[in-house]
Amino acid sequence: MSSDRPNGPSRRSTATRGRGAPAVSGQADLNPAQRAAVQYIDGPLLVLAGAGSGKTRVITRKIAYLIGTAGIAPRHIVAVTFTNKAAREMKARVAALSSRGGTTGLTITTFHSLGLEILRRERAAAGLKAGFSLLDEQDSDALLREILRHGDDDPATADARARISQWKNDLVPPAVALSHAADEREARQARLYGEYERALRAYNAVDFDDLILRPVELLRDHAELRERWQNRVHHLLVDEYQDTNGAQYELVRLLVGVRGALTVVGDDDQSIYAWRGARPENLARLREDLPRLRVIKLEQNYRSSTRILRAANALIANNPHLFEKKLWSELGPGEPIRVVQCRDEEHEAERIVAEILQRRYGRNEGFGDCAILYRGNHQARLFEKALRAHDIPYFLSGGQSFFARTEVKDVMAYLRLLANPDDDAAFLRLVNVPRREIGPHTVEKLGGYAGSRGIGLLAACEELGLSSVLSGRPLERLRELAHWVARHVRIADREGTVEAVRSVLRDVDYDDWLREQSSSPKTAERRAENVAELVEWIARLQGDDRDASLAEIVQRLTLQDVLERQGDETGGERVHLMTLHAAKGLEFPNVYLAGVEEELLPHRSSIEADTIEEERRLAYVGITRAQRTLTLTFAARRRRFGEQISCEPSRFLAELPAKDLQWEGRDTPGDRETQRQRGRESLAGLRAMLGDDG
DNA sequence: CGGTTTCGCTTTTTT
DNA sequence: AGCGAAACCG
Repeated sequence: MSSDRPNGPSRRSTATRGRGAPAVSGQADLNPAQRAAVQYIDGPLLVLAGAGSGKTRVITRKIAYLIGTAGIAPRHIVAVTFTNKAAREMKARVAALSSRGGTTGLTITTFHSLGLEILRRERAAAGLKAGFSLLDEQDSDALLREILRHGDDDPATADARARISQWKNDLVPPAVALSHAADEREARQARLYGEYERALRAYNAVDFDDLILRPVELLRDHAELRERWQNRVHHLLVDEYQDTNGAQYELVRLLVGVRGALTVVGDDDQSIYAWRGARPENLARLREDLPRLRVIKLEQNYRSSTRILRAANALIANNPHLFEKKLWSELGPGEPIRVVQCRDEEHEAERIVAEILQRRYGRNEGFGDCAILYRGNHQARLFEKALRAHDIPYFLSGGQSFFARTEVKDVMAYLRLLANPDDDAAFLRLVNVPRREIGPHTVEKLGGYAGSRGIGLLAACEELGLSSVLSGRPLERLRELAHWVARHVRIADREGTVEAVRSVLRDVDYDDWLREQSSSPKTAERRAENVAELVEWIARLQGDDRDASLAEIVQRLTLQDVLERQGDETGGERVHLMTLHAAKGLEFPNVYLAGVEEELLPHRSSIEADTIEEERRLAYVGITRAQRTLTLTFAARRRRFGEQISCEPSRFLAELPAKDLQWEGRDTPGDRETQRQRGRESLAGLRAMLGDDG
């Protein structure tokens, strides 16, 4: 997403983006295509927006136009993005464009948050009880493993979750999946799918995919409900439309209805999520489903120099296209694109980092103007190490999410169980965390009893009949646990979520458990910090919305509605480290694209699966992030799974225009020494500057 | 039942 | 190499 500035070259780094231009009443600062896209509100519109062509700008300006000029009430406008970050950014930019208070009621959210909102409001129709749990991917994984343990034992179901997710994204229910199964393996997966769905319902829980799937079912099957929502949405705007999957397409269609007031913005060349169900052909499908569809192309790029753009165009020309478009720019040729061969992955990291130092102290550019992009998260390690060695501040995005951490999951499980007594998945997680002397045997018995009575595990703990299968100490322990949970539910009701969490943590002495579990005091401390951070977030959420129930808070946390790491505001003067996927929508003056090798980019698995085109788009996304300089690096050898392998430069390098490339570093020792020397000098400079003598 | 060891899998990407 | 889960031992 480029900033909302008048069209033209930008010297500003991403760190200072978002300040935005002052509100403009006319549309004089838009180019003709952009203006047309903003002002066309008479029917469905598809905006094909090339990289850096100002697509977010068009959406935000259009929202302002819909409110200000077309006179549509903000509460009838819904804008949908894929990431919370994009939604946040869009909100901020719309707010900057509109007069104060003029956007009250406006909805700008993600697909998943919108789905959750619908589910919450239509809970009864969806057959969900209050406080229903939202399972993240790990939770559903654990649930599947649990089902497998009890049912048939088949390790062939390893990728069952992915398959189930696919089915859900395609709106295929278990029965249909089973009847269409191609082979026994798939049939097994389909049966597992059925059991999984039954478990979810029994647990009063939904997973991420359900946040789209279930609203679609609701809107499809209940006319009254559908009308109500269609009446609410007078104009729907969808960003990154090429990333929608089958279910999301259907959700959009159902919300828009016959009115057809829809603006979608997308770029088939930036479709990089096919692996998780995205259907770029949804762009083309719109034309069939909405005959009145108008198509507007945004082809002027305001981001990159022409060399960079030429390389991007040349690369992507090797892909088939749904829509033809050619990006152009007026920014001048700029510097050549450099291709740097490195000895190995360490050398690659060193060279890039040395160069960043050179930029910072040789040319006085900011660290924040530099980004290192790569295919897989594991590649970040080396760069982190090199950056740390030189005391360069960096910002790492992606990697293990905050909510994937054990300690955070533990606390979340407690909260889920408090909100939803049927959440057996949560119960199983915390039943012995910390140790309560309730072992697998006891849990097994409890599960059997609960199953036979058709109730949840927690409820079973309190039933008198349980004494028929359990007795003595184990029974005692289960009863204690149930009473303890009930007490905390009361605390949550009376004193709020935050107090309940604090009480839970105090009661179980969670810090002590962490100390006991962690290998070193240091990691224990880190984990305790994470827990503290979570509590802070909960406190903040409750502060924002006094009425928010425990369940709502937990749901929002699971959606990562908040948090999302230190985020943009920490940006500052830091080198940005991220995957190509995470880089989509961002821009940086200087981009280093690392590991441009066969088996890495394109990735090995994509070569095997013959999905090179998506890899090419990924490379395209990487290249088009660059504003002024672009450096592609690859290593001659690299360590994979511990063993050394030799690497070949990526085929994509051969697809770039040779005249725009400048090859470097057929590694001579002198070169290497020079780089090191430069690095040392720059490091000395940095230290002097900071007055740091450590 | 709880702690330790060993094994095996990972590294594609994530709302 | 590094991490989590099963397997094994006390």
